[in-house]
Amino acid sequence: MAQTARPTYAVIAKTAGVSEATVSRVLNGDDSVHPDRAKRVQDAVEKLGYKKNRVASALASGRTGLIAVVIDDDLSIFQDPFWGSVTAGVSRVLMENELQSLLMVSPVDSIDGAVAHYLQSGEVDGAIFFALHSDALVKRLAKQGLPIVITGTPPSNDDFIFVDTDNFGGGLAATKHLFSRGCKKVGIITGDTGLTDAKQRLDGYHQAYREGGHLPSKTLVANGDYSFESGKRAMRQLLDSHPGIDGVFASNDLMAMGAIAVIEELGKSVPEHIKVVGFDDSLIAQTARPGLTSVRQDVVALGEAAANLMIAQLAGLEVEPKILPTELVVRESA
Amino acid sequence: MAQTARPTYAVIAKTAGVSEATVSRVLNGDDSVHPDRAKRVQDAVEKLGYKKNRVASALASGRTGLIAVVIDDDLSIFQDPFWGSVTAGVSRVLMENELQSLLMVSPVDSIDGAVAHYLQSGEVDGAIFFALHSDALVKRLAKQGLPIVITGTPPSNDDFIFVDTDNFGGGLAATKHLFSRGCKKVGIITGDTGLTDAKQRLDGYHQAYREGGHLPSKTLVANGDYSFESGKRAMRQLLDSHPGIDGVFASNDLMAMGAIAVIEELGKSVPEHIKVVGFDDSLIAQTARPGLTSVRQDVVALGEAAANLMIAQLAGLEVEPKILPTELVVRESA
DNA sequence: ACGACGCGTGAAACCGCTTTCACAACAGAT
DNA sequence: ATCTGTTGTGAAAGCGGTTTCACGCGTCGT
Repeated sequence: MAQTARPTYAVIAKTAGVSEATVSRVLNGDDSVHPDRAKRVQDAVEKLGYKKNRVASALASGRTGLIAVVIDDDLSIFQDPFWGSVTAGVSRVLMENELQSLLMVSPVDSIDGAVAHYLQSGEVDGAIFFALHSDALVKRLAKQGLPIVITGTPPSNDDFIFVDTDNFGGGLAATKHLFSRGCKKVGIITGDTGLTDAKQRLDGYHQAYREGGHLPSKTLVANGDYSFESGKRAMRQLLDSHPGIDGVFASNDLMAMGAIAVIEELGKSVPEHIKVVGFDDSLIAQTARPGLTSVRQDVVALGEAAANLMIAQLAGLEVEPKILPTELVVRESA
Repeated sequence: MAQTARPTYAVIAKTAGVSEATVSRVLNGDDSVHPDRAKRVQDAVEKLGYKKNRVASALASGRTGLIAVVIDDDLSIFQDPFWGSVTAGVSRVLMENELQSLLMVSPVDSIDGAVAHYLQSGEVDGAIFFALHSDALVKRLAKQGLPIVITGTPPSNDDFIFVDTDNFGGGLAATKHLFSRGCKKVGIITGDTGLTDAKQRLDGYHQAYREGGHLPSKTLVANGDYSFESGKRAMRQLLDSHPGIDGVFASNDLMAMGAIAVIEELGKSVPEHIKVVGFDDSLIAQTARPGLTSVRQDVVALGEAAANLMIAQLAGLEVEPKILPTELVVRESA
């Protein structure tokens, strides 16, 4: 879009009476330029309202200032406010560091699909992945030298850089809390177990049982997929096999709400007959009645951490995976 | 990131035995190339695993393939799943058209802030704005020739291209529904009236009263800011001035939930004593108990429409603002 | 048979910035 | 006075595509 021809280095250089090389130095913070001439350049820039053409800059330097934020799923995932918050966290930190976020919401299944193609077209300086189902592509990109950060624990155990919530600890705390409230028979509604976080929450649940000295019946584990409907289905299933169930840990708030809906439909009440704990401490948990006891994860912080790891990598620093703590927020439901 | 040196036109041209100009033609779908030579180029591209360098391409052609998606607010806005959905809709349509979305979540207050600076750096082919509070910057960008789409009705009445939900119609339908359910004294909890959508919903509410032949008392209008807490505050205020209030239209679901919480805290019940209607038909409305009657707006469609308007503009087509219909989803709360 | 025309093609300029390299100017060491 | 070292600076060569322009050649009209 060639609006009113914007000034280029040539013009700045001429007005300031220096060479283009010097202009470049000044604009990139090279301090080897004499203060006086630097000042002249600054003035010219000011006067002409110059704005650097980032595209040209990117071509010449090889740095685009763009970080891809890839959500490995389809649109529906965005119904869950979770992703909005993470993305917002990422975006803020990146902006503060003069980087921009390129948002891509698309299954990255194919190692040769649109996303793959794009990430290899040299347009981004790095990529942050969310909700990763398979890491074949990521592995390849990493091999090609593209800085990568994964949010959530990566499926395969390669040494990727990642940030994650302490899902295991959260699951453990939630389940123990139910026990401490006097529950004897605690079930779990898992998330999509193709995702590591769901598996880890389940592990935490098992651990709580182990610490109590016994093991849960297999039928106390019902699989969901993080959706409201799946929470309902799973709860019905649990009630079928265990009419006497008195506690449920749902792997996210949405499913917890589904569970509560089913429980109340059947004339039982929460928390009197069955106590319920969710995960995420989302708006839904906060606004529900009875208030939903939930494992809080700081979602924005998760995004921010991911962005910071990316920045550190770009700066050439050694970085390590990071696990963020969770905190149980107790409300009425358990 | 200079990974394994990727092939350039020079290499393709040599392998195919043609000039770089021809390579460019083939790769950009110029059909004036003889099929045989085109084939040779295709083969070379295939064989060498060539991927066009988008940055170089952008510099030469002036088209970056990037559209800025600007949300004029801070992070907190992303707590509301609304934005995630819109963004996802935008992203999908853009991707289908070989465009990428550059996400910027930041107040655009200053006409010379970071966002402003960025949008003028030539890195984007267009910009889509959300939750716009002031359109000074937008006006300037438009003048500079940058294609713009605004989601929501723009604050000032310049002739911007925009998409919006029929907020007026939604507010009207919600309020009329409350009357038809037998409510006599219907209050409204508005959103941030600095935003046009909030104002329009209020206008719809007024219109419903007018059609009923009377006018609402001013004290039946309580201002909120779209947050849960503000919904609570506004509801308390309404109950204070009108203990006999029997219907409330909240300008979004979150505030409706806040209102319901207050109503029940005071020992009254929904919908028996007071009926409540929300707006958005978000997950919250769907999962709440009692289910929240709400004005549904197709949020993903809103994003998609915005993206489509952008694409049309880029194609040089004449485009017109677009208003999307709403639909009242009746559940238990009213 | 001759000029006008159209088509396919390559050479080369260009997009606007970054970076290497060489060199002038000056300071300090001998 | 000569040599070595800094410092600051500009010329120019890229970065990897796109696009203009001119030219060769076969076709058509008269």
